[in-house]
Amino acid sequence: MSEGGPVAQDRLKSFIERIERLEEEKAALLADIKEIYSEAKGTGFDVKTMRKVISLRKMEENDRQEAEFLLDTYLSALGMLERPLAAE
Amino acid sequence: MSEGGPVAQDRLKSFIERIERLEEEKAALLADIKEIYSEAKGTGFDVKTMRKVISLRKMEENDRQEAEFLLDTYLSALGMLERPLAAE
Amino acid sequence: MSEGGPVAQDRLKSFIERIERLEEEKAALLADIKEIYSEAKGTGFDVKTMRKVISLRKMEENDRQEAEFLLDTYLSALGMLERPLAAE
Amino acid sequence: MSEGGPVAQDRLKSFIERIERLEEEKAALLADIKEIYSEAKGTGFDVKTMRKVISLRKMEENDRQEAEFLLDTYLSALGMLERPLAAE
DNA sequence: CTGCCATTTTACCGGC
DNA sequence: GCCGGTAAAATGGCAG
Repeated sequence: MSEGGPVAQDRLKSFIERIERLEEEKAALLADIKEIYSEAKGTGFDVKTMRKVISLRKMEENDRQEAEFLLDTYLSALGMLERPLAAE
Repeated sequence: MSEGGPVAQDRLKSFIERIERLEEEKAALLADIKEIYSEAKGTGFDVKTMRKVISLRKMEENDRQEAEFLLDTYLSALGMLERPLAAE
Repeated sequence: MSEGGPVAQDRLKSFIERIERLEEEKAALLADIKEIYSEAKGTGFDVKTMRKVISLRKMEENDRQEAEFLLDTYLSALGMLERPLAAE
Repeated sequence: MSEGGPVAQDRLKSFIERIERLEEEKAALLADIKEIYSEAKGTGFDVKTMRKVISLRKMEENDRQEAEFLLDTYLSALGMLERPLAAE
């Protein structure tokens, strides 16, 4: 440990500030999203249902990716199963 | 508030103990599950893949229930949409 | 009620897509933040402590904004603010 | 390697189903616990505080068990325990 | 011991 | 204004 003081402090400060900057952007996005829901509601749409729809679409997307990943997993697992299961 | 002391204390104690009892049962179940994974592993199965499979089956089950629920939601929403959207 | 179907559907779709676009950006930000924490960790900082620091700074920021708002409220009440707060 | 397919598949299926059965029981317990918290809340107790209490009691329980174990360890080392601890 | 994953806790948001 | 439910964050545990 050639140095444990000011330099580390500066790095920490840098990390913190970078994160806080991104958190601000995130907060702005959340505000934007909220505004759109509000706008949609004003047009007569049901917010709860919209959230449900978006949630479902997201899940379907996840499932699709999951399926792809699973294929790899199975292929890999099959390779791994040939030997150990032979023990029986 | 006719009484704010011993009686409330007893009720709280009762709630806490009921919860702790259930938590114990939960811990026992977790131990059982862990044991099965361990047993499966000893037989040559890959635990990570097994978890993946179970997770996927659970998601599919969730999706199925979700789909049913969504049908209701949509039917309901359609009933709700007739009027408000007419505003346009 | 000139039309209660396709148009509403299009507007709904538009809302949904706008939200999903923002959600994607949000997810990207979350990933970025996660990466910074990871980087900081690799440099030897304790992530949990960093989160606490950021949380504290955020609370202080909120307090600061509340204090400013309160000040403005008082100044406004005294007619000492150039640009008055929005009428209640 | 008399057989590397169907048998393994059956065993896997058996493991999976046993785990899923236990997971269901676990889910039921979680629901029960949730219900008790809800009931307690309806009686005027603060759920968050209750969770803290339970958490603390659990930690104390762990400490107590550790202390007991340590005591047994010492007693065992001194040959003062009827039923010795399992050999290392 | 490190990283990943599950669980748990916290905060938010719409509804009543 | 509170409540319930839902999504995010954080913590803890577990396998590798």
